[in-house]
Amino acid sequence: MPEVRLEPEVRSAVVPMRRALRRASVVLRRDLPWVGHDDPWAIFVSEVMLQQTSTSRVMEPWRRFIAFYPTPASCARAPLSDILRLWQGLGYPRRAKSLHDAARTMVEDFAGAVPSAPEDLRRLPGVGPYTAHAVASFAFERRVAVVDTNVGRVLARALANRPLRAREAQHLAESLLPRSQVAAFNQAMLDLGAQHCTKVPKCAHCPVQRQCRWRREGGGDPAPASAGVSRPQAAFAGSDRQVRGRMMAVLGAGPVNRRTFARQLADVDPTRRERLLAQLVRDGLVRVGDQRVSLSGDDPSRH
DNA sequence: AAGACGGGGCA
DNA sequence: TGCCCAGTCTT
Repeated sequence: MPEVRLEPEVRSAVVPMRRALRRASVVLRRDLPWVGHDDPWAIFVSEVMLQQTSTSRVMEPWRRFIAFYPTPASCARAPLSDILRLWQGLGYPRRAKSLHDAARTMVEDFAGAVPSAPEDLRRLPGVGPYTAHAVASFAFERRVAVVDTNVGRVLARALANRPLRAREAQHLAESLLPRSQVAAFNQAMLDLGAQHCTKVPKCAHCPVQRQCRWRREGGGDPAPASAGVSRPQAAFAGSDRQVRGRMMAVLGAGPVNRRTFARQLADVDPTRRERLLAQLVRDGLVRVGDQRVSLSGDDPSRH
């Protein structure tokens, strides 16, 4: 681990913020169904669903998913098409395939259990630095810091009052961790970012505003340029992403003839249609036969 | 480092 | 309309 040097002003902000956050963790706590859940698989599923998808949108699909697939093994033996149908409405269906593949790895390499070591988690498909630490912390009480866009804003504003580089953000988050009850602490950081230290900050009722350097010292918002903070996305209307989404919705109804498929997307330029369909095939989400188009795992001859 | 990748909700 | 959201992977 390369050495990270943070200026004294940042280091001296750490202890007061840790104390304030621990004090505020109860009032910050949101009533989310996966918080405090004791099943690592349920936590794992929630963290994958929460990648780029807001908590309110994840709630129902998550309940449904863990009811249908309460274990990695039950998920692993289901056809991908069934997983994709449960995924409808969440977006980014490649995550569903990653989850399915991760479940199979758990069955084959981890005796059907979610691994607890961050390094093992990190090797699973669809698991990056955020998810590896989130699962290790929330499901296994590992002492690792969770850094997402919420935490990224808190670190940049309240602790550093300047944009942070990725290694600085991670290091700072680690140095902030208490000795015990790490999961609750990480959760408090997320809750703070989601409810007060939002993109457009809502400082009025923030429980740690007296410990916030940006609030005290002023200046421009350091969050947008800081590591870990989400970057703006390209427009969705008219995008390839939108057409892909439509294609997945069409196939969610079941396998169709290529002609029927084309007719349902008649407003899309044929060249573009073929390109995007080929991409879905390359992603392993869709199968194209001589006559039929279907979700991976569907029986193409079925209606 | 920059792009690609869903889609619902809300100003 | 424009912008956001508990990120990850590819180029």
